[in-house]
Amino acid sequence: MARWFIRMTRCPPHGSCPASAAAFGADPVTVAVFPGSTHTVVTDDGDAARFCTTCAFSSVCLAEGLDKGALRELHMLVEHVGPLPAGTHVFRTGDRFESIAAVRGGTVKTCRVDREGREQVLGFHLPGEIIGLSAIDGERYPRDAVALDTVQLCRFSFPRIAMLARQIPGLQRQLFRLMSRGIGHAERLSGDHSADERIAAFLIDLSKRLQACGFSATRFELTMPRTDIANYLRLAPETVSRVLRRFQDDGMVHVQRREIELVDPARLALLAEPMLAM
Amino acid sequence: MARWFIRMTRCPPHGSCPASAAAFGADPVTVAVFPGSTHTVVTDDGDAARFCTTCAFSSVCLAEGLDKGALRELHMLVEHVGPLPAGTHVFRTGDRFESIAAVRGGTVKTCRVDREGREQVLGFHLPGEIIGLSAIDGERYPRDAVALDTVQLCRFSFPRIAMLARQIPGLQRQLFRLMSRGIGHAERLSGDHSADERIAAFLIDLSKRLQACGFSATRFELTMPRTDIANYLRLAPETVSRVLRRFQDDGMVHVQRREIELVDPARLALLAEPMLAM
DNA sequence: CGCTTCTTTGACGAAATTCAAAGCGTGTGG
DNA sequence: CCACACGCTTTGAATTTCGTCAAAGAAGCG
Repeated sequence: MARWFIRMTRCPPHGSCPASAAAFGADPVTVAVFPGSTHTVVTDDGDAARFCTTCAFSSVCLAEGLDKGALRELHMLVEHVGPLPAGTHVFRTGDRFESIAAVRGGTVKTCRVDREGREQVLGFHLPGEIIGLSAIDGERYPRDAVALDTVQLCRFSFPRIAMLARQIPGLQRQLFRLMSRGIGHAERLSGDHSADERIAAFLIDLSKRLQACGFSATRFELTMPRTDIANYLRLAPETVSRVLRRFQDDGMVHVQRREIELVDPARLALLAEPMLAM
Repeated sequence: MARWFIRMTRCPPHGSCPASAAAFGADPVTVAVFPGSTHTVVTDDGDAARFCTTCAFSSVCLAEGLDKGALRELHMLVEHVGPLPAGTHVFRTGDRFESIAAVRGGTVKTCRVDREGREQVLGFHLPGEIIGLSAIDGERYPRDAVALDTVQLCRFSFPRIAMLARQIPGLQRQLFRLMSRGIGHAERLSGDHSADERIAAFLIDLSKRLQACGFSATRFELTMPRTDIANYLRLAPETVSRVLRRFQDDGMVHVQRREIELVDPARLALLAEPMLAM
């Protein structure tokens, strides 16, 4: 079969990312990126316009007719971070909170680990989405953020963007909106729904978000392992496998390892409806 | 037995609340309070100082040394609403979003109803806590807010408080914090935890929050029916009954209908730990 | 090519839901 | 003041869904 699946990152596989090897030493998995001084800040931005139109801050960053000085300040604020290879920690639970970031490319997983070592996946963040908002209440990040594949970020100092938000009403509104949205998203997951509903909702939600940042809505690659999907949906990995299998037998999807095609998105959406409508 | 249980509201039972009967006509359950013109604004505030010290905005409202003009404006912004009798809708899903509010007295339940009519309880809000934050993203409230007992509110126009937040950095920070906290709270509920853990966590959390607003941490009255507790925790009402029964047999709590005493809070907290620690 | 990691599949078991019904309190009306 | 009805809560028994355990299969990587 030809490789017609579209990767969820615009960056080539991380082996070929020039900065990764140099920046993250022998054990890239353990390198913290945000607060430390070891991160890579890339000033060159070959695809800024195209990325920025899909970013959560696009309405602000690209706004015309606003106070030019403030707008320039916002652009000065952005630090381009990455590419970060898969497995890199963007930040860790307990790290001092300083910045939020927009995902520019790749997928970031946020999760918590309790003291018994059990991991709890809280979200997957695609290009254009913001990470770090839940850290604002408290001095430190309340969870881990890990790159699932090769990731690029736009980092914003939070104190500085908050100060700027006092000058740019649109920016303040956007920050409020993003956080408000975060509450809604977390609540959705907390509903009591069947495994079928959860998995259908996961696929439909992913599909919509991928479409929103310019990828195919029906054919994509899952950048996360089954264990992470299962953990995020509060199911066993085996259950995810079995349900996907059944969805395929019923002609709704076509799955092969991490490559997935939504064959009958309408029927999937119908299944997902009780979860997504809420 | 003497009535040693402390009610969760400072307001007398709603039959004796002077404004309720007049303001909410024959069927108080269906009266929307927020956007309409039928609400009761009480200018008299016999216990302002005592309430305000426990409110989520206390650090802002009571702040000294801030810009006096802005502070006065914030106080001008507050509208006292209520008392609202049990069952009153504070706002409804789809109502135009205009205001957030701090609960002054009583308990407010927030919930959603899907198109099949199934209700999903999303939270219980005690005195000092803020409702309406999840409505900021979108023009309309995404859910219902219902008074569980006699409720009094401090209402703030959101556009105006957001504007004020641009002048009072502490207010903006507080708003950011509250919303950030909301994300964390919703995520806690989404973890996969046993019925025992959920119920223990619910009791401990309630106990802490009641203590935070000046009530007893070990003896209180549940202002919501079992069905609401169960729904909130994503359990069947029967499961809640059974687990509470078992907790009582194990000597951790003493339950009688809606009156509850935490006999062994330490052991309860231990049970709740996996849920609350995250 | 052989290792590791991830995924899939089957059999079994446990936790919680569902269904059914009885108990308890409160408020209403006689 | 008592009887009754309604809603909420509790209890028991059967059922179901999903998780756990065990092991085999597939893909990627050195």
